[in-house]
Amino acid sequence: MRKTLPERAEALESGLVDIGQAALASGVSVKMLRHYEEIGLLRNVARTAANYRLYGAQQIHTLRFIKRSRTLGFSIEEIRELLSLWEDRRRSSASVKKIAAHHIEELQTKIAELQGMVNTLQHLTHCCAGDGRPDCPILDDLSGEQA
Amino acid sequence: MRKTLPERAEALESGLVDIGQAALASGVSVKMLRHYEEIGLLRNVARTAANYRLYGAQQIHTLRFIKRSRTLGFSIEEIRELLSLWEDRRRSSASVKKIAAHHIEELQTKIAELQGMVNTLQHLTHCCAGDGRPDCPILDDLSGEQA
DNA sequence: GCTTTACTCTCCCATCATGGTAAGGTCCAG
DNA sequence: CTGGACCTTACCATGATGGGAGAGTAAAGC
Repeated sequence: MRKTLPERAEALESGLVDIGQAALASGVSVKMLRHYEEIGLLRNVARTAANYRLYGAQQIHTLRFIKRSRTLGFSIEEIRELLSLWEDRRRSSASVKKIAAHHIEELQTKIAELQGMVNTLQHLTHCCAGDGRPDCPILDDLSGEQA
Repeated sequence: MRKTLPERAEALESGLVDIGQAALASGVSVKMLRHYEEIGLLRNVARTAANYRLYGAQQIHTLRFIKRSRTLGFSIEEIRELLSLWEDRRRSSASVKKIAAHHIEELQTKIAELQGMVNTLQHLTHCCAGDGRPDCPILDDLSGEQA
């Protein structure tokens, strides 16, 4: 156990936490923390003398923003735009809304595509006896036979 | 123009076509034709003396099966199973139906996930003025502020 | 016959977001 | 001082697909 209370308290006092604590606090994995830094999504990550990463409160906040955005399905590039708008006090809400609206459209397109697959498959499975015999409308459809 | 009619007719007589023709006939790209062969999804691809691939009518049929399966969202591994069932005259339709039913479940899970994102985003964009002002409920949500 | 064009071959790299592993360094409790 | 939990970088893998380079081949037109 390395998580001694005094040590953690000291870290909190200085306002900086290591990558493991940042992962816990943000819900982003350690692996992804390094990745986001590498691709420039999270900048100005401090280092200890031993080259350990150190994260401040604002960076944890940014990481939660990223995490929440990923949960809503935004791509990294979209998040990059959202972050720069978030940091820009002179932004217009219209520009944010535009990104969100576009994302909604993409999601709905994807949903329609998947739903089309489901509809076809449900029809086919409905027609399939699902017993021990080999006759199968599903395979007939896949093989292009007009059953 | 290389597609001379006599030449194509000759190819059809021999029952073998080159990779470009196979791609056209199956709807699978040339790139994917090579890939499917490499991963063992399509076997016994013949070659000319000059090492060109040659596809027979049965292989084109198999490729259409694969194409159709991909269109319905089956993974390569699922298609591998479907193909072996297709080729097995002693199969039970139940085993095919099982694969399809499982796939439907996965699709529906994915749809529910995406629909959840859409619902949240639609609520947020509905609350967002989308004008020139910086105030934005979308960013407020992403940054974890309880607006 | 030679040139041009269209096709084919293999091999390697990129996507997207994420995880795994290996080999080594650091920090702290016991 | 040792053990173990943690950190570092570097590389590889996923799944299905596409892109491109460099070289060879087939056929049409001159």
